[in-house]
Amino acid sequence: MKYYLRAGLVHSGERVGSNQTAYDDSHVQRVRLVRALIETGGLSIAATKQVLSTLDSDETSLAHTFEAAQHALGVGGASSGSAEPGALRRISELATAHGWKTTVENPGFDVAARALDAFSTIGFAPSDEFLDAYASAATTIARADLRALTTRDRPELVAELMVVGTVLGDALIAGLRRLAQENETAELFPVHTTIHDEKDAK
Amino acid sequence: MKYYLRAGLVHSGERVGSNQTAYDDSHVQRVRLVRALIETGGLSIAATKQVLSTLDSDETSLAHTFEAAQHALGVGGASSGSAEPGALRRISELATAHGWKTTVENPGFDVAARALDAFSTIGFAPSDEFLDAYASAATTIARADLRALTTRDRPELVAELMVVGTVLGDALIAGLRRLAQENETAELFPVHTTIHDEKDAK
DNA sequence: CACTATCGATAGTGTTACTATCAGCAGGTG
DNA sequence: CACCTGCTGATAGTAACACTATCGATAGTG
Repeated sequence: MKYYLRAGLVHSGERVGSNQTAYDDSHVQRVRLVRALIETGGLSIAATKQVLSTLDSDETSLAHTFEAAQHALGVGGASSGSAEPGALRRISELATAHGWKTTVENPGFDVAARALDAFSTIGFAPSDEFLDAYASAATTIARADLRALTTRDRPELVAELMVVGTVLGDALIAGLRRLAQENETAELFPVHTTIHDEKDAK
Repeated sequence: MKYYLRAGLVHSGERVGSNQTAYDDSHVQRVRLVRALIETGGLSIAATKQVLSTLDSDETSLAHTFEAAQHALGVGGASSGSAEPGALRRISELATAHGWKTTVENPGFDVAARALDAFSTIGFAPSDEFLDAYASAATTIARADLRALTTRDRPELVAELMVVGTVLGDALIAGLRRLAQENETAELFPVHTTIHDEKDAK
């Protein structure tokens, strides 16, 4: 907690005397936000600081906050360098095919292209149908994200939800994908290890 | 490289003399796989080792490999402990509503429930529509995943693709989601910061 | 006027992912 | 056949990250 204060993730409270500092609800809320980003979103302290700085800025335009938040998040996960041009182009074409209006600075390009690169290096070339399905899913999710944002009850917290939603939504879809995968697997390959109790205990 | 050997991520090559070791294509492939998991997937060494051990096991059933891979991956991102029972129940209901046949051991439950928890702690209660959209998207993705798996040209590499696909697919959907978000934002809030060049340089 | 409690600041700790260094030895070179 | 190169496995060291513990100063409490 004092660590977060020091790191600049939480604004310092109001001094009450030279050794007392007052904290209010905004501090509690902020710490919760920080912990959500770090623990569930898996962000580093540095990335969290970046993200929060956009929240704290007076620029409240939705588009601008989105852009800043994505930049702060984008580079976080991967290492250094950029994705291959070929992969980037393929993602670009995919975006165009889905009618997405995007800017080249969007770190999503790099994140997606890196993933594509990684698929290639291990010898799997994703088909167009595969990528299309992913892109359709992304559209569905993004629409839900924006709907959640615009129907927010407390307008002053929209920026906060946007930032957190970007991070936590990744975790949410990852979890749900795991569940859906299990279901699809079960549907394609009806259980054949159910009756035999090969492993009785572990 | 020697580090990965030491860590047990790569099988040691055939000794040729007491100071020479021969490596072949399988080693190259393995290293590529390891780097894809670590760099793009963001896995830790320990998690990667877990994942690879399932690949190396002789159990080749699709369902079993999926389960093992998901377990190895599931706990990786988040910290310790479990999600709140309420959030877990909500995810459970969501899965039921979407007709998913799943097992409670699926770490996806915990991952999704944690994300839900995090949304709650920052004061945002996801609506049913929001979760439904995410679940639908998850279904779309999972179907594409399984299709890619079953139409694989080299059957002996299905397990590998499954494991890597679980990890890299997360990154792919995260990137595409960012792109789709930007597009949705642009559609909802047509540009109004284009003409004014408020910030000429930085 | 001792005691306690909190403050900001600094130093230390444990983990993770590498990187550098080291001795040992087979094979080629002069 | 001494010598050097280059590779081996093994160990020690490093750098970043996220905390955690401790410290002296100080201010309110009994």
